[in-house]
Amino acid sequence: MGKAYDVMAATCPSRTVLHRIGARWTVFVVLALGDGPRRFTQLKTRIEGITPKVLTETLRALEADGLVRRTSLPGNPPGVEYALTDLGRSLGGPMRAVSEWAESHVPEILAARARYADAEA
Amino acid sequence: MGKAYDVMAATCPSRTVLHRIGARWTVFVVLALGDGPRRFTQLKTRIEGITPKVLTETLRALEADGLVRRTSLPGNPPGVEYALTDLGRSLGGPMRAVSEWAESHVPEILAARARYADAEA
DNA sequence: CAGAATCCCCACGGATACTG
DNA sequence: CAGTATCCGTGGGGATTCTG
Repeated sequence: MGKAYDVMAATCPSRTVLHRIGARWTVFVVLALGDGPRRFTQLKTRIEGITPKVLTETLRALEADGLVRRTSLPGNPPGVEYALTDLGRSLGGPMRAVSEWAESHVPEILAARARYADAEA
Repeated sequence: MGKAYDVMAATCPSRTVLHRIGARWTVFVVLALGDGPRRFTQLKTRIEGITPKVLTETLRALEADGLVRRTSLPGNPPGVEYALTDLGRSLGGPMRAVSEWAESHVPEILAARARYADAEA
């Protein structure tokens, strides 16, 4: 028996999942929450370059998909805490693998790009 | 000593690498080439829903980054073969992990989306 | 602190048709 | 077979400002 879902199939729902995972900032948020719950501002500080709007949107999307849980902390000033759900935590492995691959192959890729640019110049 | 590259840093080159990896069709091409060299049309057939233009662009980008090697096969009709380089092959693991995660968590995510849609309706 | 509200834009990708 | 050539839209993402 074949697997239930196949990303190669045009209409497979797994494609919508892949699309969410592939969204520009998803990987950063999942990684940043990997060490435990974080507040909005902590995330914003940790993930350099992200704007509040985009961070909010990414968080909402991950919450909708059941990867992140949002908790309002009572008190003043108001606090909100974001944490990975079990499902979200299970994505941590693959996400770390991808980001570590990116970090550890920068030189080769920059070199390849330079070579390619030269070759067509 | 810290690591040389850090995706959390705004200007780190690893971000451009991550960006390329995250491009919509990269994962499909890398996976489709995982079992060995393939021709253009084979890829187009395997990856359902991809258009020739987008496939070409994706292939070119991966070639520029040194992940894919393009070989013209002499003869008529003309043939072209695409294959992963060693670098590209090393990305296969992470890519497979991500796609398998997507395929194996479809039900949970669809359920979460339904719950979320309900909750705000 | 944790966003909401606006405005904006272009590059990513899609559809279709054509060709060496 | 393996692409080009056009045209086009759209929504993801950015900058900025404001607020409970």
